[in-house]
Amino acid sequence: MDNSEVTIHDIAAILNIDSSTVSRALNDSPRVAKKTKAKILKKAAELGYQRNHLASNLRKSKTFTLGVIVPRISRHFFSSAIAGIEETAFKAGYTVIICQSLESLEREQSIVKTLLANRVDGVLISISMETKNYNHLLGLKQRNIPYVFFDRHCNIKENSNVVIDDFDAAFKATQHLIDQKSKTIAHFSGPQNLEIYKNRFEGYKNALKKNNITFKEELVFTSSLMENDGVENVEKMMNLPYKIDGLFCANDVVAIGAIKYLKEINIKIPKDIAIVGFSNESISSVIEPALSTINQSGFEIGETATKLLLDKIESKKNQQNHKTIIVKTSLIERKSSLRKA
Amino acid sequence: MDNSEVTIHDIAAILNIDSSTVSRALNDSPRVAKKTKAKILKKAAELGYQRNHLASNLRKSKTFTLGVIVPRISRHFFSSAIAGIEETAFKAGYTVIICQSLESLEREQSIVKTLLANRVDGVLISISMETKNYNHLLGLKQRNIPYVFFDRHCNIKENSNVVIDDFDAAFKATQHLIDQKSKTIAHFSGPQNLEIYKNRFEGYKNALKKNNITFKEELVFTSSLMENDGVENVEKMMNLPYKIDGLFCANDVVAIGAIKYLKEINIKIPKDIAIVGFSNESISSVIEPALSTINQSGFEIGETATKLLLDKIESKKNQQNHKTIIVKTSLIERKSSLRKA
DNA sequence: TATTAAAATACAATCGATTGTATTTTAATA
DNA sequence: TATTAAAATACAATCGATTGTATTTTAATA
Repeated sequence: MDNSEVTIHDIAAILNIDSSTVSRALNDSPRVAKKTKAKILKKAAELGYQRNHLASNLRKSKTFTLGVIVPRISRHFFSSAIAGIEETAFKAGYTVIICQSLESLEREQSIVKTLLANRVDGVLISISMETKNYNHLLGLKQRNIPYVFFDRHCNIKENSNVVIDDFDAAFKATQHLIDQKSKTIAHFSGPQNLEIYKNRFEGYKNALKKNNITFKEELVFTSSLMENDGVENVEKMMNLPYKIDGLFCANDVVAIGAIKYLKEINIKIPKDIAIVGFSNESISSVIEPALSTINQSGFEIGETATKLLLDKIESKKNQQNHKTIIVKTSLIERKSSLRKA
Repeated sequence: MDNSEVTIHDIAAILNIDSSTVSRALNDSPRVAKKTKAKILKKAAELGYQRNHLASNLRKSKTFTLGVIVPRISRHFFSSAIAGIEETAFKAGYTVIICQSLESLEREQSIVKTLLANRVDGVLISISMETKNYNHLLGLKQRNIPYVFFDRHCNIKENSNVVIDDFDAAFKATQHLIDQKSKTIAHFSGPQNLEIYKNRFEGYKNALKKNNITFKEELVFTSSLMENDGVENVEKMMNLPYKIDGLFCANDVVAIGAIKYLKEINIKIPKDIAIVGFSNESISSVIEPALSTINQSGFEIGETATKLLLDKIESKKNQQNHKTIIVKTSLIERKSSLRKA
């Protein structure tokens, strides 16, 4: 079996036609007569021609590659987002380079450099918990490489973002706790350099306000939101001179840690403390009691962010079209917060 | 700011040297004098030169792209494997195209075609539950594109695989149940076209045999191993005229389904039935009682499979070097199976 | 039928790096 | 110093597709 691939030159030679015409025909250019086009397409199919993307991309000086930076692939939310990104990119003829920052700013910086060296056509990024300045992203701006934030965005103006309405979701979660007769509601928050955690915090505060519940600074515990932080937060929380009967957590993982520890020290959920998490990780439906949480579709966010990025790449003219798209969320009510019936 | 990239020709022009010499210097060829090499490297660094991979790859007629086919990205095991694959590939200068078969043979077939069209240099594959024939992989063989199976391999001779010792792991799991005083042990198995499930089944049978426990066909329930299958299997199982006191599941998901249902119908775990799962998904440590399971490092498997594939790609000479690498597993003993103390 | 415009096709350069071969330079030897 | 071999460098073609410009063919009009 001959290993050499079919090129436009092979087709051109067989049909006694110039390769430029073959190229134009395969790209459906109006400059080629319909008859010729048909002849070329038929022969191409017959020979099993497949465009060599390397050559094509070299000529067009595009790589058709997107860079993706996420904190951690194995988080359910991010793996779903990646599924959405991959699928959308692939359909549009793009390949994706996936990188994990592992929540480290240093790694994130070096990843950006590598992506630049790989001349990606665009970047999708969900920033790490450590990321407090954005100088490492200036390289992208200078080289005019479009990028879109998804989920964990940042507060630079004139950026494109695909996010959920964290404020609204947190408001809904807190309101739900209040509806379930919680009077004193604590909040486990994340790093305040991340907009998402700030907004969730604000949503929580606002829901309290709307319901005439006094906000108390002492009821807010900020951490990296790992499982163990849940345990530590609960320890501190139980030492406060309040009878806490509601808890809104900025993610599911910290909520799981809290639930496990609360059960150990014999606090009843939701009777004593009703709990709502955030993200709908798969563990949330397994823990007992099942964790009420905010459902955010990683797939949809990844898909939307990729479409937005491809838009920016393919219409480089109006580079100024910054846009923020908000993907809907919903509250999933499970046993951890349902007191009625 | 000038957007045009630095090429070897720019360096060549500045130094009044031919571009071929620059190319050889940058590739550390012995044909270039040390002094010249130093001069070129210095200037390249100064100008911020970065090789254009498209051009380089076109000339070498390699894409430096690997195709990866997994059943589902969002499964914890596979997202870990992908993390290992990405990292290893990236270090070696390769990009990865990730595709999900979603357990469908049809999708798997079409993915293989697309990967061929993208001229990947190699393929990593973990086959779908539906995959019973391997004709779609012949295209790879014909075009001499190396591929490596990982985790879910198949029984074609002369393939390269990176797998765990399913037989041994299943044996350990079953032996553990026996050690915990289980006398009548059921098994929830997966599609028998997949070697991994066959081998887990065999390991189970063998452990029974070694312990002089009669194997009973009726105690084996084969399904797609989804959560709901766990429920259905348990229903059937409870109707049998045996007092089942042990259960070995071929994956964690089906085990979780079983546990949830058993709790509903008031069977005590592990007192009445001790349970061991397989894969150590993150949900396993969250369910109550926590699920004993076999730990298999997705990351390590992905990493090993990628190294093996890169070996094959880079030494195309001896294409016949088929190899099977076995990655170690361990039994994690949790509450779902521990009866003593 | 001759002329002209429009449509179709061919020519040739190009994207940036690589590599076999030819030529020049340097070092070694007579 | 002249000769020769070895080392270093230059030349030129190539990977496969794209694209601006030039040329040829076809169709439309006088």
